[in-house]
Amino acid sequence: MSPSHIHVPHHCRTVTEILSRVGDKWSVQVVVQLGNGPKRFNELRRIVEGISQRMLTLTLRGLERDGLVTRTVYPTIPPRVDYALTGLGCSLLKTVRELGVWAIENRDEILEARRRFDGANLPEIGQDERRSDAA
Amino acid sequence: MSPSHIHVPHHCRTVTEILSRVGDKWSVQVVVQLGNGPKRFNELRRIVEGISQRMLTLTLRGLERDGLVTRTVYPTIPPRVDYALTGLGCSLLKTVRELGVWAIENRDEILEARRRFDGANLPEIGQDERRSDAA
DNA sequence: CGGCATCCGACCTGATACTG
DNA sequence: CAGTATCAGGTCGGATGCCG
Repeated sequence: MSPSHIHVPHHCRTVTEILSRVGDKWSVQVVVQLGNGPKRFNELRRIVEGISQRMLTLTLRGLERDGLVTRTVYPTIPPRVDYALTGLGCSLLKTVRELGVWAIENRDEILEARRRFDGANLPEIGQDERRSDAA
Repeated sequence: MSPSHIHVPHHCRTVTEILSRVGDKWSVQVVVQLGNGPKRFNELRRIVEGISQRMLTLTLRGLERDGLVTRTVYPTIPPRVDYALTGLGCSLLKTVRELGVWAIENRDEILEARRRFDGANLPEIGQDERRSDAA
């Protein structure tokens, strides 16, 4: 097996593709929640809260498509649909958590770097150009 | 440090924010390339190739802002600017590589899941509204 | 309750042209 | 070489309304 430090263009696309899913605004949050056990649609909607019905649907579809999540329909009335992580989803969750730990551990350093950068580069611009800052 | 399996809303935002950067189409690729050593602007442009000049600029700015990359200007003629990973950038690279490994290892499973899903859900598209929508 | 379709605005991106 | 400014197009995401 090839070591991870050599650059393989073929793999590059694969990785980028997966990273897109991970970087997706909601996918990871949903996966994390499902890590605590299966959830129903509106249950997820409440927990993630901030996600719209549309986005939750699309996100779940995407995750299901990639084999990360299973969708179980109970043809009752009212209908009930459970979503749960697959083995693949679980393994992704584990890996992503590493990244989460990294993020939390380095949060302060990043925030400080940001403050420093903003202060040094745009000290006299009244307009706010921040894109990724949470309000 | 709190275990990663308890959900802390505060951390949630932090993680999401970082994940956005990681999921960013170019950030990771640039970081990976810089992992092989400092690079000049157009050097990066050539290696990543596919990235536009604008996006490379924006990506590098973002990475610099987050303290992941350093930018060194040599006031020569013609100008020369080197970009390099910081310690923070290196540690991120290490963590992201884990994800890369995961992606490569599970690529086949994901692709197959996708094929299965697509085959099961959209077996007969294409004959819908063939009204030559060449707007 | 769970889900899809539509509309529509905000944002992201790439191409182009210009500067130091 | 490195970078900024501008503009047009595409995508993303939310709000709304309807269906099973």
